[in-house]
This record gives sequence, C-alpha cells and structure tokens, in this order.
Amino acid sequence: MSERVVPEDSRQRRRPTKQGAVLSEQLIVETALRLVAQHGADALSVRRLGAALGADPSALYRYFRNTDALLLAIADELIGRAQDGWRATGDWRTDLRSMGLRIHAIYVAHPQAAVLGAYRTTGRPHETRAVERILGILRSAGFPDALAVRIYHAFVDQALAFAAQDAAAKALPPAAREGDEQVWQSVYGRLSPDTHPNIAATFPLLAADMRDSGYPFALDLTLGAAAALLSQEAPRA
Amino acid sequence: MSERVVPEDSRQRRRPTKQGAVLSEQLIVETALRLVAQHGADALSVRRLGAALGADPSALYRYFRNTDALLLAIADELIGRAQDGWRATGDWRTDLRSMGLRIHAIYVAHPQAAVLGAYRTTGRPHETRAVERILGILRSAGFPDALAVRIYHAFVDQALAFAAQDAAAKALPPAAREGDEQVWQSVYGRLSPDTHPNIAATFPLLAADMRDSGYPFALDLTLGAAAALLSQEAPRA
DNA sequence: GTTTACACGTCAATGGTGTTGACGTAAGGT
DNA sequence: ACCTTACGTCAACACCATTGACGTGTAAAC
Repeated sequence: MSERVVPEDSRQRRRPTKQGAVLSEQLIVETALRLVAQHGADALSVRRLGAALGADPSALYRYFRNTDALLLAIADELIGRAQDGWRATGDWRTDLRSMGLRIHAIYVAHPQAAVLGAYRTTGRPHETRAVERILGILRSAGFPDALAVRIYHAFVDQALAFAAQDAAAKALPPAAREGDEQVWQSVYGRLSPDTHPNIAATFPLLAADMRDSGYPFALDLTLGAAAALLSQEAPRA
Repeated sequence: MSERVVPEDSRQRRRPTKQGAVLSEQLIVETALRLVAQHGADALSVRRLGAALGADPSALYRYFRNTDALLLAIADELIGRAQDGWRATGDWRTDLRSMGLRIHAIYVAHPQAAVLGAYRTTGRPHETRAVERILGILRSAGFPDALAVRIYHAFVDQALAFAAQDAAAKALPPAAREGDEQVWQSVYGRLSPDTHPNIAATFPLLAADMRDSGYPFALDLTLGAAAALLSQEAPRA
C-alpha cells in the first residue's frame, strides 16, 4: 500500500464511484462539514462519510492519508471562511479585535467541526495567510518583533481556545447542556452566605454574566494590555 | 439491565474480582488517573482500565453509567487537586496568577480528562469552592461587584479554555502531535519573504515561542489590564 | 448455623470504529 | 488500439463501548 495518496494538483484520472459521484478533496471536505453540521461531531466517521459521498469508505484514503489529515483540511477550511471578506482598517486594535471576533464567530457557528480542529496546526494556505496578516498588523503597529511574536501567540491561542470552549459547550448533547445551565440556578443560586459569601453576594450579576461568552471582554483586556506595552516601547508615537 | 449502578454510599457487597482486586469508585478514578499519567492519552479505554484494575471491563458499568460519567468524576477530582495546598498570600495579583497556573498545570497533566471536563459546569463542591475563592480575591482587592464578576468570568474561562486547548494538544496521538510540531519547520520555515514577509522576518522567534503554551503570557496581560481597571476605580488605594 | 436473596463480577455477543492489502476496471497517454 | 496505472471496491483485522444473561459469594434474616 504505502503511498496511495496523490496530490490534488496532479490528479487526472477521476473515476466515478458505483453510485456516480466524482470525488475530490474539496467535495470531501464540504460533505464532511455538512455531515457534522447536520448530525453532530459524532456522525463524522470514515464509514458514514463514505456513505454520504456515495463511495466506499476506503476510497477516502486515496485523498487523505488518514482521518487526521482530513481533520486538518476541515480545520483549514474554517480558518479560510473566518477570513473571507475581512478588510484591514489600519488601526491595529480595531483590526485585531475584528479578526478575533470573526474567528470566534465562525467556530461557534460550526460547533462540532470546531471542536475537532481548533487546537491543530495545519500549515495549510488559509492558516498561513491568517498568521501572516496578524503578524503584519502587530509589526506595522510598531511592536518590536520579539514582542509582536509573543502577543501574536497569546492573541491567537486565546481566540482559538475560547472558540473551542464555546463551541464545545454549544455542541453538547441537549440534555447535558440544559443540565449544566440548570446548575447555576439549582446549585449556585442556593449556596448559603455563610459558607459562600462572595457567591451569594454577587449571584444575580454572576448568573447574568455567565450566560454569554467571556471572550469579548477577555479580548478587550488583552488588547488593552498590549496597548499599554506599546506605549512603553514608544512613549511618543 | 436498566439500573446497574448502585450509589457508592449504599454499597455493601464488595466481591473481589478473579484477580483479587476489590473495586470502588475511588479506586477506579485513581487507577484511571494513574493510567493516563503513566501510559499517555491513548491508554484510557474501558478495556485497558479493566485490565489495570484486574477486573472484567464490564465491571466498571456497575460503578459508572457510561464512560462520560467516569470522566466527569475524574474531572471533579482534578478540580480538587488543583486547589490542594493552595494558600492565599493576600496580594490579589499573585493569588490569581498562582490559581490560574495551578488550574492550567493540573489539567495539562491529565489531558483527556481535561478535554472532556473543562467546559462543563458540575456544581460539585470542589468547583463551588474555587468560584468562591476567586470571587473573594477580586472583591477584597477592591473591585466593585459588577467588575469583579466580569473579570472573574474572563479569568476562569480563559484558564479553562487554555487548559483544555493545551491538554487537547497533548492528548493527540504521538504521530499527529509530532506532525503539528514539524509543520513549523517544514511549512512556516520555508515560506517565501515575497508572499509571507512577516512570517519570514520573525520565523526564528516564532518557532521558539510557539513551542510553549501561550497561557502564562496571556494571563499576565489579562492581570495587567485588570490592574489598570482597578487603579481607575480607586485612583488611590 | 443455615438459608435465602441479590449484588456484582464474568462471559459472550453486538454493532460500531480506523485502516490496509489485494484486485480489477476504466481512464489517459502514446 | 494498446498499456499502464490510478483509484474505487472488497474483505479482513484489531480495536472500541456497551449490554443481557448467568452464576457465585456475600451478607442479612432467621
């Protein structure tokens, strides 16, 4: 067996499957995303994907070395979609903020797929384009390279980590998700001020705040701290 | 079958397994954590856990309804361990920092338990204790309640999100993990300065920085921003 | 001390998973 | 029109979580 995967570029012989489908990397990725969107992350198996494509499951191995390679392709597709139509304004803080919120939004919009790929390094074109852009924003804002890199790292990991977390919560089976939300009322709402004074004192605020994602505020904190570092570097722009 | 799980409290008949082990909820959780610690991410399966305990795999279903219940029990144990021995110094920034790093560290040390448990709200005692403590640190530092709650939210979600992300990366099958690390050399190291000037210019810094978790720096940025907000609130302490 | 009930460990089976080697056919280059 | 070989298919392997049936050892009841 060894090398059964042919790079997408140099593919010439596309033979229709028994059921008439003509396979391609793109078609497989799109079908996988659709499968996940409709039937949840658990629905993504080689066998089911093969069935959805109208092909033998093992045909996928002509396009991806293994399921991990397929996963990376899916993850990269999401990164690409997050950037589609994004435009720089020239103000670094505005640009980073919109980029972060976009990444977060697209992952949360595809919860099941996000859970699978949010913590991977794909090295694929969409990903490298995003890295290049974010680094560019920071460097042209005046951050020296060493600092730009550290902030890039914190920024990207923060965006992906929150995205994955919020996506995961959204992708939970309905029963489990409702259970987790109930806990705020049934447990935290009933803790005694004697044993848990701080929770009791802030409970209404807490219950309200925890309903939404903590990301936007966390992002603003990070950007604020970065701005402070920048003004230390170049006290006068 | 239906209800084969008996609550741990009301258990009376403990029959030794063929290999002489006497099972208990506690023993199973501890063995699972040991299995993960010693043999890595892939080692945690019902079959292998059964083998490690010296029992038939299906015996576990007398103690946990399914593997998800088992993993939640493990996650709860982790929250407890993260706080074991933690002491407040009285300096809010130091205390939050050590709490965040502890949470992160304990989750990363037990990757797949973290992946499944980091985005759940359990409402169990270990969890409420942690919430109470963190809120207490912020409120006694002088943050007004509304702000304390928002910062609490950002802080906790960030700690858990990064923890889950780094844990997930660590829980990857060795092949995939090495692949992801290799990508920095094989892809990002070879991008042309023409198409990717910012990556090319900072590559050595980038490759070095991305090897470690972005959390400690992200945490410091967040705490720095919080400190700035505090000094706005109470310009003079 | 003996009997009895049933908790719980074991066995076997089900239906799922990713992955691979062998094989034949049809597509493309010549 | 012929060859080569890419690629879709088939069958098999080894693993996974989960469950119903079964019998035995334990602990309570007498």
